[in-house]
Amino acid sequence: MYIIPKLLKNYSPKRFNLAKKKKQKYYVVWFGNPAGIYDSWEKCKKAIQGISGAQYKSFETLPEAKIAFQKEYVDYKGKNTKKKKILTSEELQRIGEPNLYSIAVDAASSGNPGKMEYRGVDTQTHKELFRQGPFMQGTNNVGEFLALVHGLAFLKQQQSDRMIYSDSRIAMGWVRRKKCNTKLKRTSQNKKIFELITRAETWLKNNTYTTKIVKWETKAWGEIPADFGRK
RNA sequence: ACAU
DNA sequence: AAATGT
Ligand SMILES: [Mn+2]
Ligand SMILES: [Mn+2]
Repeated sequence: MYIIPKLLKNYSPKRFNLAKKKKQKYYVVWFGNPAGIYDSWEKCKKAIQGISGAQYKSFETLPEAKIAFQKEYVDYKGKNTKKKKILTSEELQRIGEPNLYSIAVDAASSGNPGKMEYRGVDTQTHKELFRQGPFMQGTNNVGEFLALVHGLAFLKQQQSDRMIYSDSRIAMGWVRRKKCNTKLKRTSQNKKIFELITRAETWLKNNTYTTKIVKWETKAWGEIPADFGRK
């Protein structure tokens, strides 16, 4: 099915009332207790918990799920219901190669929210330049944001004109607007993170920089060099 | 939808 | 499989 680029560009979850609601999914459990079709991950989880070798998969619609339930798990196991987009050689050519005169930053979180950390490396050598955390109850996006601002401050302090790569569109947007728009709830455990956010936003508003912030093209180049390699 |  | 975000 074709999707018009203009509509794609204007895509907004809010317009489809998906902003706050989780997308409805249906979960087929072929081997569980009991097998069946469930309309929430919570219910599905109960049916597979403690079942070694449980067989289950999510579907976007109930009709899809009903058909799948009457078929075999092996017909769906490992099937890319997710579109793992492969770039055409034209796209690869247009993207080109990364500029190695740069640093790369990335964040990782065990759980999201969860135990979050971030670091920056030399894109060329992968040598670690800075690393912070882990911090309790952070989000992936906050980590990517803090990493980017840390990188900006690092390069300014070094008087370096290298550019910075990030794979996070969210963090790049927040830095551009000098505003971390996280929805993360404050807790007693993540005070430090919110202090760092405030400190980062303050840095952005009180400092100038000419550093180019560039999207790391993961599909073309593989994982960003700063990646923690846990996926 | 896209990026994590 | 989940969640974080525009
Ligand atoms: Mn990342
Ligand atoms: Mn990563």
